[in-house]
Amino acid sequence: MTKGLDERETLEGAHFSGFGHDHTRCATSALARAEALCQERGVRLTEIRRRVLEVIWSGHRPLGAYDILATLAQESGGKPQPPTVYRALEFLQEQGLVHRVETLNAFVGCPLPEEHHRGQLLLCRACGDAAELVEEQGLRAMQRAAEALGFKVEGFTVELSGLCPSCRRKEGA
Amino acid sequence: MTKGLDERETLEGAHFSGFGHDHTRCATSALARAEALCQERGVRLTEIRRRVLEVIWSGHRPLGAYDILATLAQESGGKPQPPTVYRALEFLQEQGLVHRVETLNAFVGCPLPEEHHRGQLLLCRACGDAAELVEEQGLRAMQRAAEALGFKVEGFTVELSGLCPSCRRKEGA
DNA sequence: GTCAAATATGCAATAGTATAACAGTCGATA
DNA sequence: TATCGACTGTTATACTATTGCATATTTGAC
Repeated sequence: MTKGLDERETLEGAHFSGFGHDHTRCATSALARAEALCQERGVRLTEIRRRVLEVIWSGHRPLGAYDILATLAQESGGKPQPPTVYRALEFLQEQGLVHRVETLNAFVGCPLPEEHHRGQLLLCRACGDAAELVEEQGLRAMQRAAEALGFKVEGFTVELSGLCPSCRRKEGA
Repeated sequence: MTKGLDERETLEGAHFSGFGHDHTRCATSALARAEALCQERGVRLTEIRRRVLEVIWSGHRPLGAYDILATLAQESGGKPQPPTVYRALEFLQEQGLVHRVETLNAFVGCPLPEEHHRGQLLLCRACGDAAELVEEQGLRAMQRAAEALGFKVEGFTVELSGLCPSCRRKEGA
């Protein structure tokens, strides 16, 4: 539970890879937590799934399936085909370990896989990095409005594009 | 201005094509308003752009670019190629006459092109119909939360999936 | 341990979505 | 009517994702 809180701080604060961000530590932590989570749930984080997740966590920038494929092809070990990567991504999404970014046809690691959440993605148009926001009030307001029209809400996709803190500084915006 | 209000009612009430919905009238109105709007703005709603918009307004279900293409190919008149359709869609989006549905790779008519708005799409997973919701409070809440992290919000993509009123009834949900 | 069932991966082909590049045409305006 | 800019046609290709089937690996029951 304290872990959840720690992660939430990461999520809200240092998540855009900026000055204070030790990404090696960040990625290592994400991988370790994925291992633990899969263990806990009795699902298998196989070699290929782990490799895909590692590539995704090489940064905070959403990667396309074929970017991932290309990276894996350079590594030693098998050179997987598209279906293999898509199947791995499907598994990782089911486990909440990665999110699909609809506006980019790309995939990004989820920093908070331990908790089910309905997150919003913040996408920097300058550097391409993504961060995740959890803001329930706004979602609830929209859900209420939709239900008031008789629509039963089952899932949310919320993506905000703009400028991350460091790119904002660079652009003087 | 009264027109804006009328449309807002359409938007919020009868927009999912249900019992009380006269779609012929709905589509005709959308086309007429598109004509007027383009006239007003001094941009050209050319033949092909109008045909694409007509196809889109044949219903409230988002259509893929290639669905549109196939429909146009059956009509008399030229049989356009993909770039032609995509260019028409680009124009229609710029004018706010259609929205792209990111989660479906598809396009749907905007019922309220006269006003700039940051809308949310409601997508029925059963019948495929889409409706539009304008709920500013929730958006503002999310924007505030994002800006509090130093992120400058420039654009929103919000899509809610679920069941429209009539499909909800059918499923007993 | 061994076998059957379930799960996961490899592989080839193909479907679906979108854009680049360049040529030609049309329309408004001087 | 000459010209410039906007629009469309056409070909080719890039990018994204899935289907179907064969093979391999793991799991659990016996």
